[in-house]
Parts: sequence; C-alpha cells; structure tokens
Amino acid sequence: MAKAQAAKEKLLNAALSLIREKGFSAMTVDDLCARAGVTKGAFFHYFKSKDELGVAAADHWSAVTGALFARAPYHDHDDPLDRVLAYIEFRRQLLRGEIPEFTCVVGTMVQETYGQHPEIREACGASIFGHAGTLVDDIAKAMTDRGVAAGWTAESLAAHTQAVLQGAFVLAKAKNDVGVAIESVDHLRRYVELLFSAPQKKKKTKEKKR
Amino acid sequence: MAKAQAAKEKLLNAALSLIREKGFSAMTVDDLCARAGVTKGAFFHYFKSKDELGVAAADHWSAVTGALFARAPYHDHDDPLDRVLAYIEFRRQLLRGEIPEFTCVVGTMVQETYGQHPEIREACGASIFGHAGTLVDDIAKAMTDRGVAAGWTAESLAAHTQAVLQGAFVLAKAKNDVGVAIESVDHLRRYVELLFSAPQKKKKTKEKKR
DNA sequence: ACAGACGTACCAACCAGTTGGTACGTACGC
DNA sequence: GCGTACGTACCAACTGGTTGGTACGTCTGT
Repeated sequence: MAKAQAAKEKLLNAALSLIREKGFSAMTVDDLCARAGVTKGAFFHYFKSKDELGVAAADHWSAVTGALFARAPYHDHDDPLDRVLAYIEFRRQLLRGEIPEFTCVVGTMVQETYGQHPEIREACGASIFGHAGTLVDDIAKAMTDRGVAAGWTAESLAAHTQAVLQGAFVLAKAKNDVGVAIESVDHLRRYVELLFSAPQKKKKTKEKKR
Repeated sequence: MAKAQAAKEKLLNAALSLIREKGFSAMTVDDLCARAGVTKGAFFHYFKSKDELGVAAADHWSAVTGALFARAPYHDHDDPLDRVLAYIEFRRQLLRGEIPEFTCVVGTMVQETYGQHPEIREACGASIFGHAGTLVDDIAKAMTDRGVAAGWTAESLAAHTQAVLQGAFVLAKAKNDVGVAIESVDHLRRYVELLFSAPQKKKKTKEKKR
C-alpha cells in the first residue's frame, strides 16, 4: 500500500496546476495524465469521469489551502481585528511570482462550470465560503470589541474579502500584472481599517501598522 | 444591403450570451452557429478562427457596455463624488435576474484565455480597464474637491471598483445567488463613502504640513 | 491465489476548420 | 436596357485530428 493512491495524488496535484493554467474545460484528460505522469487507465481507475475529477480537485484544493491557512502566522495576534488585518496582509504577500502560481483554482473553475456542472459549482462554493467562514469569528469579535454599529454582518464582510481577492485575480489576469491585484488588496485593508476606526468619532485608532 | 452583416451581428450577440453561460472554451462553433441561426460557413466567412471571434466578442462587449454606461443616468449629478456613488448604485441595480444575465463576458473569458490566447486576454484587459478609465476623472476631481490626502491613486480606486464587481460575480456563481454580490457592492459603496468622509485633515486649504 | 493498481489499445462522438458551391447585388461596356 | 464579369454573403457536406470514455491485460503486494 505504500505506493497505493500515488497516482491519484499526482492526478489531483496536476489538476490544480492545469486548471490554473488553462481552466477546467480546456484541460483535457490526456493533458492531465501527461502532467501527472500516469496513463489514462489510472485516471479512470480513480475517477469515473472528468466531472468527478473536477469535484475532487475542488475538495483537494480546499484541503491544501485549508492546511496552509490553518498553520499561517496571522492567527498569533491577540486582538481579533489584528488577526483579520494580518490575514489580509498574508494574502497580500502570497501575490508573488507568475499569475498561475497564486490564483485561485476554485474561483477559476466555478466561472466556467457553474451553469453546466452543478456538482463542481457546489464544491467550489463550499471551498470559497468555507474559507470565508474561517474569518467570521474574528470579525464578529472585533465588531463587539469595538462596538461597531454596523449596517453589515460579519459574514458579509468575510465574503467581501473573498470577492476582492477573486476580483483581484481576474484583474491581474486581464492586465497580466500582479500589481493591480496588490493595490486592490491594499484598498481592502484600508476599508477594514476604516470600518473599525470610523464610527468611534475621531478617536485615535489603534496603532497603525506598516 | 439591409441584410448585410446580419449574420455577423447575430454571431457576436450569440457569443456574448454563450460565453456567459458556458465560458469560451466550452462554447463550440456549432453551438454558436445554432444559437445565431446561421451556418458554419457564415461563421468562417466572418471570422478566421474561433480565437478571432473571441477578440471580436470582447470588442463587441466593450461597445455594447460602453454605450450602456455612456447613456446611464449617473452622469447627471453635479458633484463628482455623487457621480461615483451613483455609478456604484447603478451597478448594484444591474444585479437582477439570472446570473448569466448580469455577469461580465470579458471577466469570464479572461480567466480561461489569459494564458493561452494572448490576443483575447489583451482585448478583455482593454475592455475592463477601458471601462475603469471612465471613472478616473470623477474620482480624481472628488479627491481634489475634498482634499483627500490619499495613499492611493484615482486609477487604483477605479480598478478596485472593477475588482469588487468581478469578484462579486465569481461569488454569485459559486453560491448560485445574487445576494452575496449585492452585499459586496454595498461594501464597496461604504468604502468609497468612508474614504471621502473620514480623515479630512487637509481641507480645501493648501497642503500645510502641520 | 487474488484483489487492487495501474498500463495498452482502442473507439465513437465531437471538434475546428475546409471545400466548393449558390444566391444575389453591383459595375460597366455596349 | 442588357449581358457579363466580378465581389460579397452565406450554405451544406466533409475531413482529419482530438476527446472523453471503455475493455481488457499485466504487474505487485499480501
């Protein structure tokens, strides 16, 4: 069993990179097998169809990114607002290198599959909103801590952070330039700072970082 | 020649709806011809390749949306900041009906084509940033009017509005629900309001470093 | 021996793109 | 006013390569 599942793992990882490079529709099963270094027989041994692989790839992505963010250092701050801001800073620093290295697999995939492969759409949605959910508690705590009288919910702000990131990826692709994505994340950080500093009159906000 | 170009126009319009429904890669030329009610011969009479149609579709989208926004009522306000806020409100009100009816053709297309069809990517980029450009003057005027001492540029805020919108589309698709997109646009409006109301240390006076 | 993990060979459907045409309008010489 | 030469708009049938998927054989660990 040592080597068991080796092909499956290779296929899933190959899927993540290929979907980021060319999207789900344009990625062929042959592409995938070539990239993974396995044959088609192996592919159809583990996945009943290309669609089923799509779902599995979204779930795999959730697992991979879930682990990355779970062990990321932004959780270390004492103040919940600091944790939220540090999360945004962490996302900002992930914007490095070539575009396919930092864009979101499920964000790319859901755009092409939401109307045609409901199961893939659902898996992508679960990935995005599951990740957003990890921010809700900190946002909610920050809201009560600071007595923010909001016309918005913690859930909606958490979702908004993901919207900005997904949109930043789209713009980075459109311009073929990471810079525009970084600037959007900067606007997001500024928004969160303003949200939590504004309603308290002109009180000197907490220490500003960076 | 009343009928002349009729097929081309039908093909371009069919392309816009099909790309929004299934994406560029998954849309076949046969799909396109069936939807447009013309034959393949007509398609290849007007377009040398599917890729060339992709570029033409992006340009067509620019023209269609350009006209829509040019005649939209948000330009009527006297105050530049009001125009920007009314633009955001206008975008918010466009979020109606089924998802493929309000999402962005070029935002969808660029995600799947940016790495494989540089010309399509470029046309999509021109569409998005061309549209963002229509906001820059008003934002810049609002900045000087209100003496906003910004760590950001009018261009970057204009781009950020598009990032939020594109991201809102992605989330709407992922959740299969328009509501989450609307909430993100609300956050965007709140951000712009905060930006122009919160830290007015430097008023209309000349910049005096205190 | 046998069950799961692959590999090899293959197929039917489908795809972008081609070929060779028809229908029709226009320009022009006479 | 009329024939002809030519250009544009479009159509239907076809092609060669590709695609997702299948059938079945072989290897490996236990």
